[in-house]
Amino acid sequence: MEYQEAKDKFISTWGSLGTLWGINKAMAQIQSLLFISTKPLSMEEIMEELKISRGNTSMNLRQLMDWGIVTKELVPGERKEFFTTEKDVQELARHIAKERSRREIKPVIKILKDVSSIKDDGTEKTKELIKQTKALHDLAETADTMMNKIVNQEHNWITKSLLKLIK
Amino acid sequence: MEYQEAKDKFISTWGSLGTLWGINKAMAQIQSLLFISTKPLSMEEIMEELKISRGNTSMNLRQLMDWGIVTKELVPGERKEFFTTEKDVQELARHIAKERSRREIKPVIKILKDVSSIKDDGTEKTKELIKQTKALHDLAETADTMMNKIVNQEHNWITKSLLKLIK
DNA sequence: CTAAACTTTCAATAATTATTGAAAGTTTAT
DNA sequence: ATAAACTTTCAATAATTATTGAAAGTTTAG
Repeated sequence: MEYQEAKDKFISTWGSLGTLWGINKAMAQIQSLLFISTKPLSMEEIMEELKISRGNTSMNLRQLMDWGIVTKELVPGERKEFFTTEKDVQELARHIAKERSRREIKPVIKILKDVSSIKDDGTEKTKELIKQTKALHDLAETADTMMNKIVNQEHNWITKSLLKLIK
Repeated sequence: MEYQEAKDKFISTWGSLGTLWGINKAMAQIQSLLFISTKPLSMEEIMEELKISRGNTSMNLRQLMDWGIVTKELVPGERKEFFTTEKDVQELARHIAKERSRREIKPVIKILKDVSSIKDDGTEKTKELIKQTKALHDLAETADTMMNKIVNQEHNWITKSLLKLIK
C-alpha cells in the first residue's frame, strides 16, 4: 500500500467512525486530515483535499474548535487562517470523552435519576420502572465516572497496573 | 411526576440515546418499552404503545434479536409471539459492548493496523502517517480490550477494587 | 386441505441530516 | 476610507436514513 492509498483509507475509515464518537462525517474527515498532516492547513487546502465546499469546511472547523480538538494557528506573513488538531492521542481522547460526557451522558443520567425518583404508588409497573431505571442510572454513572477518570489519567498508575492484570 | 409521564420520558430519552450505543430510535424505544414492562409484549402492543407501524416493529424487533438483547417468548395458548428483553443491566451492557466491538471497533482496528504498516519511504509525511495511525491503533486496541474485559466481568474483583480506588 | 391468524418483506414515501454556494460580514493593507 | 482577501451565515437542495402499508409469506386449527 502506497502513501496516498493509505492516507485515503485512513481518512475515510476514521471519518465513517465519526458516529461512534458522536460527530458527523465531514467533521471527522477534517480532523483526520489535520491529524496526519505535517503542517497546519488553510481552509483552501482542506476544501481541496476533501472536495467539500467552503461553507461546509467553515462550519465543521468551527464545531471542531468548539469540541476543543482543533485550534487556529497564525502563520506570520499570511493573511488567511491555518488549523491544527491536537496531535497527542491521549489528549484527544480526553477532550472527546469530556465533551461527550458533558453533552450527552450527564443529561441522560440526570433524567434517569428523575425518573427513578418518582413516588412509589405500590403498583407493580411503577415498582418495575423505578427498579430498572435505577439500575440503568447506576450503570451509566459508574461507566461515566470510570471513563472520565481513566481518560483523565488522574490515576495513571492504577490504569497501568489494571491493564497489566486485565490483558 | 406520575407513572405515565415518567415512562414516556424514559422511553424518549433512552430512545434518543440510541445513537450513543449505535442503534436507531425505534429500536431503542422498543427495547426501552420491554425493559420496563412487567410482562412480555406482543407486536400489537408494541405498535400501539409506540405508535409505529407493523413493518417497522417487525424489522426492529428482528434487529434487537440479532443484537441478542431481545428474545421471543411463547405464551401457552396464544397464537401470536411475545417479546422480552434482557432485564439485567450488566448482561445488557455485555451484549451491547460485544456487538459494537465486533461490528465497528474491531474492523477499524484492523484498518489502522494495515495503514500503520505501510512501508516507510523516508518522507516526512509517510513517517507522520505511520506514527499517528500507530498511536491511534494502540489506543483503540487498549480501549477495546479494557471495555470488553470490564464488561465481561472476567476480573470482577479487579474491577471492583479499581472502582473503589478511582471514585 | 384451507381459511384465519399472524409475521415478514420491500417499494414507495416521509423525515431527517448534511452540503452547497452565493450574499453578507469581517479584517487588513494601503 | 476603500478595496481586496478572507470567513461566516443560511436558505435552498441533495443525500441519507427511517417509516409506512399492503402484498406475499408462514403457521396453525379445525
